[in-house]
Amino acid sequence: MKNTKKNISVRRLEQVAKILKTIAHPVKLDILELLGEHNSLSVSSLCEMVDSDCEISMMSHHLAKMKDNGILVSEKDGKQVYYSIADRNLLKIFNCIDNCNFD
Amino acid sequence: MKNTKKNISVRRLEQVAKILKTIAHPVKLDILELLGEHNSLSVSSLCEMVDSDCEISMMSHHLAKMKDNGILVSEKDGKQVYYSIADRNLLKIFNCIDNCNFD
DNA sequence: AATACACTTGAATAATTGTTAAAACGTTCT
DNA sequence: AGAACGTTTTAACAATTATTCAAGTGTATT
Repeated sequence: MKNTKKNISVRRLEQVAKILKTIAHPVKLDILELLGEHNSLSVSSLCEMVDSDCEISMMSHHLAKMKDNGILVSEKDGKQVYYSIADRNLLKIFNCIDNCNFD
Repeated sequence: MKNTKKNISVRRLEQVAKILKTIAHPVKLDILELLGEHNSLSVSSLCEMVDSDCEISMMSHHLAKMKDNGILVSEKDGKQVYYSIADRNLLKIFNCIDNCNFD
């Protein structure tokens, strides 16, 4: 019956949705790709490297949201804050989507 | 230089973001999982099978959006409309996320 | 042709996200 | 202590997305 697994399943779907929602933004995806290549980057480096204009405040917002949702971790070193990917398995999502042919 | 690959890259990031945005919703993910198991389902069957209350109009909106974005295809058979997944490689996204450990 | 059924559409509203700019915070350097 | 730098936070506003409900379409049944 539906009721038995309802709560577990709905919760999982909500968690997956939350993760996808968090990264479903061009700049956030760009950040993930850059961190995929460079392991750990400061806020201002990311700002320079990202493929679109992004003010430092906006970058900080993006990073904070991804950190809040467990996708990134950060470490402070002097004046800079370095961000990196919490679980690099997430990067497979790019292959996964690149393998799909839509319209 | 940034400028050379800017347009290609930004476009790709936007496409990926669009796909993720389209499916980043618990009911839409549920629909995808059900269509992963059953290949093709009518709107009202999906409504009954989905793990949360979803009126038929809402279901139709969900399906239309996913179809508009190339994620689903549909086929009419008499009074019913059957939906299925355009490219089942997309289903790998579930494994991809299940393999990640976020707090 | 009238009814019922399966689904879609549209419009109105609620809810969530994205963006911007200014102020605040903590660290280093002088 | 004061200035400069890198980052975060806040609050206000714009933009997008989700939800609901009523009306509309097309197909079958009588």
